Amino acid sequence: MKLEVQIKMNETLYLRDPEQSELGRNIIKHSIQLIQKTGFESFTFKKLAEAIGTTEAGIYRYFENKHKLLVYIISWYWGWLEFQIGYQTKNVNDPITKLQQVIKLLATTVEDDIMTSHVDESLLHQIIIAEGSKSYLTKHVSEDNKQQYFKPYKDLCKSVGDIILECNANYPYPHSLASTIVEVAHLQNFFMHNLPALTDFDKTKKEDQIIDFLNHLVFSSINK
Amino acid sequence: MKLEVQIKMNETLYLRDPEQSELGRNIIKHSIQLIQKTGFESFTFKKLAEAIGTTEAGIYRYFENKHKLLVYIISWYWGWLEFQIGYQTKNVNDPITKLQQVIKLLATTVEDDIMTSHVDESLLHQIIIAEGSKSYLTKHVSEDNKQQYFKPYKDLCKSVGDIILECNANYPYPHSLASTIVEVAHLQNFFMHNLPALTDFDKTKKEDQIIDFLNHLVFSSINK
DNA sequence: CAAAAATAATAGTATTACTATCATTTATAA
DNA sequence: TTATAAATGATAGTAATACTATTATTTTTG
Repeated sequence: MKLEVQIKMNETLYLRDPEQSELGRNIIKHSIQLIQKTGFESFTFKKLAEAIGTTEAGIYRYFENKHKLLVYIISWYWGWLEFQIGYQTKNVNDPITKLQQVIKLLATTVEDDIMTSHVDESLLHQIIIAEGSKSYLTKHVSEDNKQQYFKPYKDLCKSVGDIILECNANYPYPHSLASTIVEVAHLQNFFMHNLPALTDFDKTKKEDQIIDFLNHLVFSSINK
Repeated sequence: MKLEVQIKMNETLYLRDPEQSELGRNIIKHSIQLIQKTGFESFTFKKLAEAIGTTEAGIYRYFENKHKLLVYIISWYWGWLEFQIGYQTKNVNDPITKLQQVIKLLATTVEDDIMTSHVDESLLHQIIIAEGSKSYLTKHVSEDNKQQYFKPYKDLCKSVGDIILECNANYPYPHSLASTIVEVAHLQNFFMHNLPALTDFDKTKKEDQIIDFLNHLVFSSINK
């Protein structure tokens, strides 16, 4: 028997559930490939339809527009990552070790998870780095937020914030520090590869340096 | 006599220098208003032309496309901010006080600077918060970087990094901490106003809390 | 097997992101 | 002061994007 992990998604993000059909799963699979390859700005439903071998109208039956599709795959990632964090730290009792694990998971290049056959998490991780903030940097962020589009992201930050409080119940900025860790992990990765003057890292040594930086930042701050 | 501050801009960003004509200055002025009001995605040269009372083709004589115009006004802001920082900290010798001043300038709502009559810095500050990262989160970031489009931003981060090293010459991540301060100042501002679950701040108390958070983060890290 | 649901094929529209042309106004230099 | 160049305005046009609508065909399911 083949196990498949299913991430429960917000139903207002789609018109028809893409997990429930071959075409739907193809939309997810190929949109991840296309967005990663060409960037979100030049990604269109027409190109996606061509890549799948269907028509533009076919895509529109699943997603209202490309922004909702982006929010969908990004939310999916946050849901998956929270599951990963829970799974990989389930026997860790020491909150400091747990927080270090979380930082490592956030900052490390993800490997494709075989439990999710139509999603390539390593491509998705690159989308998070380069396009993640575009999901909320819009004029309609408040309406999107009311529709709970960012719940998986907020839940993840909440979990990280809770671990921070386990480390030091008196730390005054657990939510801000949590969102800072998540964002900075990806931002420094982007800078390291594309605008290296903005980091102290050498891309040949990969993500270890980002992890060291984040650990230094977080733990000096928590243990002050 | 009326003094005007001029920010020297990268000449490859424009086709015709917008500082040198009434129409050019109008393009800058109204694009700042329009982008702030409607967001970068729905901003078009047609709408801009209508706002100014000129034609689309008129705008295209100054800027190749809307992305270069965005990069232009954002670079302008970083250049202006670096000037502000230099000016406001010129007699401050203590690097710790200097760094606190810089954090305050980064995190505080900017007031319109009367030295620059066609630019409203307070609107521009809001554009930096909501659209700033879109200037580099593109597939052509490396070519843009080669053209020096991000020099003002990198220069600013370099200045901040230098002050960090003045505080502690042995701090191992001056560049990363500098870019983190700049980005987090704006990100936490955006979250505070739009996704408050991601912060510990209350928007009625305004930016003071962001300043406190950043000071706590930065100085515990530097003085570890 | 019939009805319903999903998909494919095709067409069409408004808007966006440009480029091109030519007439008119404005600045500048001889 | 005039000629001449430069900048602007007015208009038109194109390819691509972001959709919506219609109808035919295939697939699912009760």
